[in-house]
Amino acid sequence: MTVDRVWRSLPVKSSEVSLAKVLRCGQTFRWKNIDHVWSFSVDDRIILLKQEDDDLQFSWIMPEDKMENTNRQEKETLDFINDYFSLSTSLESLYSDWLKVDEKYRKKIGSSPFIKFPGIRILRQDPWETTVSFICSSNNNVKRISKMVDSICTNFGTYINDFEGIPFYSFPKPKDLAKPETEGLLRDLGFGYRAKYIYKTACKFVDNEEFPEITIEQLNAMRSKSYDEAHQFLLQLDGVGPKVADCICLMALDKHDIVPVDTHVYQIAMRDFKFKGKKDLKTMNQQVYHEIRLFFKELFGDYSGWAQSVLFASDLSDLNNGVNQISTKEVKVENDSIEIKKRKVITTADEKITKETKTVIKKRRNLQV
DNA sequence: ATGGAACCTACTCT
DNA sequence: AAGAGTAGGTTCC
Repeated sequence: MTVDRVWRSLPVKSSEVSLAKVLRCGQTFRWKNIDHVWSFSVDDRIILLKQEDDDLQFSWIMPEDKMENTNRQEKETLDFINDYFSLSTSLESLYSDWLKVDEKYRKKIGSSPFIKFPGIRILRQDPWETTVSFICSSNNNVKRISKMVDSICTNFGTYINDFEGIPFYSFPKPKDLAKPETEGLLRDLGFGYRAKYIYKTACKFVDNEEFPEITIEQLNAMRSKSYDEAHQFLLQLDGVGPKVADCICLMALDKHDIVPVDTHVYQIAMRDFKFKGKKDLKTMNQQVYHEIRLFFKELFGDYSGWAQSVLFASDLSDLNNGVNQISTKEVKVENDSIEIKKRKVITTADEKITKETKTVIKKRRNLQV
């Protein structure tokens, strides 16, 4: 059955949102790209997005039994997109501020990421989904995280509908994951030691005897609390340490100035900026963690977490890497296949030299029919 | 108190 | 072709 899908237009420039980058830079793991249409399930529907030259096109798919009242659905979908992408925040003006900082403090190695990588912004994601997703992220890579999060939905979520022959499920609630068999099932699904963390964290959200203060309402309420309070709240959860807590703060709880510090961010601080760590990376501890975090916070200001995401994305060699990339038709080279600069680190006697080498992203590894 | 292992798995690289 | 190395860390000792 081929339906004529209704697409609506949203006037958003690609300098404000680059879907190909934002949805692939490691903040969200569930968007699928099917023949150049981005798809994602939320609550009771599948959201569809397409990036055109001058705007964003959106559509939505409801469950089979909920096809009426289109006007309301359109408004709800539009509201979601505006909120999820924080479209009321102008990215272009932030970029121009960051560029000034970058030019002043960055060690010059090629053109600025704030020129080279437009349209990268921090999403405003659901706190619960973000929590579970980033519990999965520990000691892990984007490709596997995406597989795991998708697996959580198909095994524990609620079926919504199909799109292009692929079934979409909602992201499960805590009660869906707080069952005794969950941990074993997650282990069978390849979650490794994170299986227990997810199970135990889900349990804390449904157990109002031992953890009366840990509820979804409280988690969501952290959006309007201070960073310190939100950070402390999150540290109570299993599998959530300082870095994961900060990811949740930045990407779900409106803490725009928080820079989650991982090995990668530490490298950027050392290599591209003039951060002098007192200690080696091996001895990363609470103190060093917050030193680096505050270093970036002071550098870029109120939206330092957003700025950092651009630096991080620019540091990745391949943003797509075949994650959730599906083609229902013949294999062809992506039209958004972009030429990027990949830094190669060449180590000499006792000095690191960064050299720019041009790399053309070839056909995606997983882009097979 | 604090640094270092151990922890799961699926890659990639050699 | 096996085996080490690693991927946006956290927990435990």
